This record gives sequence, C-alpha cells and structure tokens, in this order.
Amino acid sequence: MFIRLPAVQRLSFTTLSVLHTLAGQGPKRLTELASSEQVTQSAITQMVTKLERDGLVERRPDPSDRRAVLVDVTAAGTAIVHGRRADRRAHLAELTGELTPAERATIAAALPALARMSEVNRRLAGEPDVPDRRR
Amino acid sequence: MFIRLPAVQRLSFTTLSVLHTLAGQGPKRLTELASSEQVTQSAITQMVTKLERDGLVERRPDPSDRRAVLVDVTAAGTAIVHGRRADRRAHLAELTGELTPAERATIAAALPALARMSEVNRRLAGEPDVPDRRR
DNA sequence: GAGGAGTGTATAAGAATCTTAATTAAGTTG
DNA sequence: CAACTTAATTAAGATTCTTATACACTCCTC
Repeated sequence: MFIRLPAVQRLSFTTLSVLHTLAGQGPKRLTELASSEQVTQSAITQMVTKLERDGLVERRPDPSDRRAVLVDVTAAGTAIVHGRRADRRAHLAELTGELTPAERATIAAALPALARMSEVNRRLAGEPDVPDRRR
Repeated sequence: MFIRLPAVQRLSFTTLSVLHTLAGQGPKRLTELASSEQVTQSAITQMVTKLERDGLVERRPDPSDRRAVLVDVTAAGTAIVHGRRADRRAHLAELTGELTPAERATIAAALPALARMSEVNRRLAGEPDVPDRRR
C-alpha cells in the first residue's frame, strides 16, 4: 500500500531524507535535523557519523555556539541527491508521457494550489519557513 | 525532507502498510504481501505473527494450496485503518479549507488525470490489477 | 504415479537502525 | 557564580529487517 521511497545504495529512509534536507536547505545542526526527521537526536548523531565516514556529509563547528555542530552535505552527497531527483523526474516523465495533453494540462493547472496547500501544511505544523536551495 | 507517514500506536511503517493493503484488497498470501511491501517473505511471516498476536489480522488456510496461508485483517485491524483514513481526510480538509474555491476546483479537475497516472504506474511496474475494496 | 524441481511458509542467527539513559561541555539566567 | 538548560556523544538494549536453512506441499515429466 505505502510506497517505499528510498533504500538506494544501501542508504536508509531516514539517511536519504537527511541528505535531501541538507541539499535543499543547507547546513543544519544535529538538533534541527532530529526534529525535522522525527527521530531522536541520538539517532541523528549516529547516522551523521556513518554518513561522514562514507564522505557524504561533513561536520563543521558552529561559530555561534561552540557546543553545536553544523552538518553539511558534500559534493558526493549532493551527487546522490541529484541522481535521485533525475531518476524521479525521468519516472514521472514516463508516466505523464502516457497521458493526453489535456490531462497534463489539468495537472499543471493544479500545481499552484497544491504548492499553496503544502505551504499551509508547513505553517500549521509550525515548521520554520526555509527557502529551497534546489537548482 | 521525507514525510514519515505511520508509527501510530507503535505500529511500524511496513506493518501499517500491510494493514492498509489487506483492508483495501482483501486476504492475501504471505508471498503476495512480501512482494507488494518490498520486504522479504521472512519479514512478513514475523510481522504477521505479531499482528495476529495483537488481534489485528488472522491466518487462514488457503483452500487452493495447503502450503499457503491467507492473511486477512480483523475488525480491530480494520478499525485502525479506518481511523487513519479519517485522520488523513480531516487533515486534508483542514488544508483545503485554507484554499480558495477556485484553487480547490483546479485540484478537483486534476484528480482524474492523477488517477490515470497512478494506473499507468501500476501497469508499468507490472503489478496485478487489484480492485480497491475501500468503502 | 514416482522422482525431482519448484513454491510457500517457518525459524534461527545476525545486521542495521532505532530508543532511552547517562555523560560531558557550553551557554543562559536569576 | 550557582543552578538550570541546551547540544552533542556514547553505551546498552529493543525492534525490525536480512540471509540461510529446513520442511511441507505442488507441479511436471518421464
């Protein structure tokens, strides 16, 4: 029933979500990641340690707080995220290719409203307004 | 980045997905569940044992093959699925309530095309055409 | 219709990933 | 500056997955 998104290249669901978050929103503290990913801060510490060992993210000191750590995605990590986005785009293109132009037009017309719904959702969930750095 | 759907009432992602599948498509064999959930057959056997112990599903012999087991959702399991659907509907209603009638109309107009895309996706993935028993 | 290959399920053992709890260090506040 | 709070780490244990194996049944072929 559910669609199991990730598990690419032996990376777990949460791990891939962290990479996407970092690639889309820039460096984050471990505590920020823990709250956005809905796992404990301990789990994030352990995951980041593995990701760092694999060269997909790096830890940097936070200049504004010497207790804190900023996690950022590396070029290798970014490449994985971009590859996954390309795969998804290709897959969606394959599906929309089977639709009629009229059907595609109805979907395109709904996108602004869907984007607004997503914004409303983030606002109601009390999530901070983070711009998406995606290119 | 990803949206972590389940984890309601201590039930895992895969567990809830199985309940939804059974509630939507009726009794299934363990092997069928394993392939639709994208986990090993062993994992499904273990999960169903726990779900059965919790009274959410039941095992029945498959009259057409004495090796096989048919798993069906119980009334208690169905109640969980229905409760989750109600929660989701309420949440979506809250979001669409923030849209203008015109925005809602564009989304409604896109639904047939989106349903078709989903069908195309199942077909390309080689999934059997299973009617949804959802009421 | 007997033997062998294939299929469906179960179980055991181990790996991966999560949680809770305790620890250390740094910031905050009266 | 003492007490409290916050950020991260580490250790220990729980959960849920995988791989490997076993066993029963089905199906096919000669």
